[in-house]
Parts: sequence; C-alpha cells; structure tokens
Amino acid sequence: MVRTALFNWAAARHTHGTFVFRIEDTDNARDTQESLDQIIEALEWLGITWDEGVNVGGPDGPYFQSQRTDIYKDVAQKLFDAGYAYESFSTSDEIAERNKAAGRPAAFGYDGYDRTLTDEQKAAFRAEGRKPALRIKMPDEDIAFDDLIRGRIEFKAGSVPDYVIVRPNGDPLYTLTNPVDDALMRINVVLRGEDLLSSTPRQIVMYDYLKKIGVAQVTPLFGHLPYVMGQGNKKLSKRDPESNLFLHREHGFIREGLLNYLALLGWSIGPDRDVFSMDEMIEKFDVRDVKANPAHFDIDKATAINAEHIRMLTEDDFLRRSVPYLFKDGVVSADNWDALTGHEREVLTAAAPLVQPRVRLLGEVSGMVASLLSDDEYIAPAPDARKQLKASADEVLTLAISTLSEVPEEEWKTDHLHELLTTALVEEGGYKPRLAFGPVRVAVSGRRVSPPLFESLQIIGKDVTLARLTNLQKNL
RNA sequence: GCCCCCGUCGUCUAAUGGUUAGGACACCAGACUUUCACUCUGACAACGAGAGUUCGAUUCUCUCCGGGGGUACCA
Repeated sequence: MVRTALFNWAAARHTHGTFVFRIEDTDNARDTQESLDQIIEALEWLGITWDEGVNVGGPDGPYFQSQRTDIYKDVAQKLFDAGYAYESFSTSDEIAERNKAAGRPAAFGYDGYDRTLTDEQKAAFRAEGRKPALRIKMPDEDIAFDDLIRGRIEFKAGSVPDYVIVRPNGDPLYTLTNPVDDALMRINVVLRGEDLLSSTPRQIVMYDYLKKIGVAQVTPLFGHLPYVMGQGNKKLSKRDPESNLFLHREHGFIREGLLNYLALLGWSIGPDRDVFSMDEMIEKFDVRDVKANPAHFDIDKATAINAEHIRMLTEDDFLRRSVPYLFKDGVVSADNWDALTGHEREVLTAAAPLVQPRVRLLGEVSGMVASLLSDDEYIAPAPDARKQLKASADEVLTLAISTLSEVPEEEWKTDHLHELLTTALVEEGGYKPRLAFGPVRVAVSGRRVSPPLFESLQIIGKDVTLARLTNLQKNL
C-alpha cells in the first residue's frame, strides 16, 4: 500500500501532475477513523504529500465517498435512464441455482437473467416486497486497454458478467463510485495494485457510458503495479510485519532508507545503482519503467539500504533523530535533543562519529552509546561478550588498571591511552592485541560490539574506566 | 471450469538478435582494524522447458510447465 502511494506520488511529481488523495469508504463496516489516521500518519512520516483531497481540500470535494452519495445516486439514475444499467431482482442463491441447473460451474457468476425482465415480472417482484439492485449491462464484445506497465491487455467477450453498482437498499458500490469520482476529479492516470486488473474491463465500459451521459470526459490511463510478496509466495497483507510501516520505524528505519528500498521493488533508477534520494527518484521516475513481475520484500536488503542513508545523514541530524530511540530505551533523559542535559549532548556529540558508521538502524544506537552515557561503575558483560574473556583476562586487567591509574586527568586522551596500553600490554606484556584489549573493552562496554575502545575511554573518563575495570575483575 | 497477469543468480534488478549475461543484498574466503562495524579484494550464483522464426536466440512467436490474481449486492 505504501509502495503504491510512493509510485503514485513519484509519477505525479515527475510529470508535474496533481496527486489526489481520496478515501473510498463505501464499505463503512471496515473503514474506521483509526485506519484513516494511520494512513495519514504514515504518509506524513514518509513525506508523501498530496495536492488535492483529504485534509487539503480542492475543487472537486468532498474527498470522502461517504459524503458523496447524492452524486452517485444522480449518476446511477442517469445510467439507468440511458439504458446502460438495469434493475436486477435475482438473489445470489437464485443465481447459483440457475447456474447449477444449466450445468455451469458454481463460480460462473451472474447470468444476465434480469436483463430481459418484463414490466409485469418486475411488478410481481415488487409486489413480493423485493427491491432491485442496479446492474451495468456489459457489451458483448472483447474489451481491451493499454496498461502503462503491462502493455495491451484484452478480455474476451462474455468473460465479465453484468455487475452491480447500487445495492437494493440504495448504497452505491465501489464499482460505481470509483469511476465516477475519477471522472469528476478529472483523474487521468490510475496506478493501483494488480489485484484490480481484472476489474478494469468493467471500468472501461463504465467510462464509455459515463462519457455518453456527459459525466466523464476521458478514460484514464491505467497502470497495474505488481504485488509485493512476503514469506512464501503470498502477497504481503496488512497483517504481515513487513508491511507494518510503524514497526519498521520503531526498529529504526529512517524515511529516506525505507522509501529508497520500497522504490527498488519493481523499479530501477538505472544500471548498477540502487541508493538514491527521493529527489532523484522524482527526476527519473516513469511508470512505464516499472516491472510487471512481483517482488519479494527482503528485510536484509532494506536494512542495508537504510544503513547507507543513515551514513549520509549529517552528524547533527543523525543525533537528533536518534534521541527518541535513546529515550525510549531509557538511555537519555528526554525525547528530543534540545531537552537533553549538557552532559548528554556532550557525550553524544563525541560518540556520533564513532556510532553513525556502524549502525544500520537507529534502534541500534542505544546499545552502542549506553555504556558511554552511563556512570555505572560496573557493567555486567553480555553473554557473547563474556565468552571473549580468556584465561589471561585477570592478568590483563591488573596490568591495565596499574597502567591507567598513573595517567593524570589532563592526559586522559584517546591517542595517549592507545599508546600507553599498547606499550604496557602488547609490547611489554606480550599479549596479542586481541587478548590485550578484549577484556578492557568488555569491562568498559559490556558488549562484544562497541564503538572504538580508546575513544570510549576518553568519553567516559578516568574514574569510571578504572571502576569498571576493577569491578569486572572481581566478577570474572 | 472460465478470464487475466507474471517467469534473468537465494532475493531485488541491469543489459542485449551475436557479451566472459552486469550491479546490489545475503552467504563464503581474505586484507585492514583492539572487537564489531565501515572500507577494499576475491569466490559462489541466473536467462523455467520445448518447438518455431533466424546465419545466430535469454531477447521475437507459439505451446507447455510453474507461480499469482479475479470469477461478490468487498475494495
């Protein structure tokens, strides 16, 4: 759904068209305020903006179909008066029974029975208290159109049954409202999921009728986007975690990364290239270049693309965007940069260049900087970090503690510390670098993966460093 | 059943009537690094099958196979 919005948006921006956002809430049972809010929040977060429609207005409103019933009633009446639609009294049970009796498969669909009802028959149905639905009369000929993505598509005559546009109770259906609104809102390009492909011939016919009764000027161009697949060979649905935008955001996707990845699903900006900005996408995007075959959502690739975009952020931007994640993880005191303490900002600013190149999601920042921000005197090593502590850890820590105790506060600097420890542990102590620095890193960060060691030592300072080394040694 | 769509490495894709079929992610090996990450080098890996057109098909056509969607008084 987001990918569809993205392609529509990119196509509209590329062609300097008008992007219209309309809500098709004709099935009010399943359209909730909550789902609308989520859609809007998602688009806003992504920066996908529209020119006319919900919340922004425009010349062809209202943009909620639930507020346009009078319009649909009027058009339905015109279609009926012109003879393009007719009253249908058949219930689905009756249709199924007739199909069965005639030896047709159950899935054959509507048989056109009510097309030829006489006035007497209709009157009889009404006398029974039955009310008619309104059906569109499909012509007995092949229907073809040129899909923007798939080329010419032809449907054989007779393969699309007459379809209902208004329920017996007067409720208009999507089959009517969608083409009517597209006509009234002067939509000339429709990009939608390929699941709507087989309903397109019905709409082609509808446009012909709408033109004849003066409601539509043109038939829009259609482009049917391929699905995005999830696990196995199933279309991604709203329930799948992969399609949950907010979940991705929670994990630390930034909009640039997610948008870039989504764009890659069915489209390519050019040979040997897959990282780009939305401005570049708009500049290059042409629906006709979209591939027709479905793509699988690959979270690993998405994450890798996200990492590229995180690295492209300015340091300041990176920090500001990270703060909400840090706050959520209890690592800092506020959820926005300006409300942080001076100490927090100082530490984070120092840590940024160390952390930014090694996270792929903003959610990973907390783990990287937690030990730098905290003044705890002991950090229990994570299990995988503890595994890195070899038998020599105890001796190494002793040596490190005695070496570092000697360092005056004013000389507690990255390069100096590096030099001192290398001399004491590696050159004089005879330990391999891996064995020498491993225990120190685990003591200071508690993790197997951490920002560079000596920079970290400088950031947390002498007292905390020594305390952590001492306490790890006690807890070996 | 009928109608429609789709088919290049595991995944996303590029290109082409004649190429060693390219890139990215993932994976594996190596270099760098105190670890991890970043970066770099290398390895692995694809035109679904069969006919036809052609001097030559991954590319054009057809058939088949495989996958998907539709066949609603849902959208």
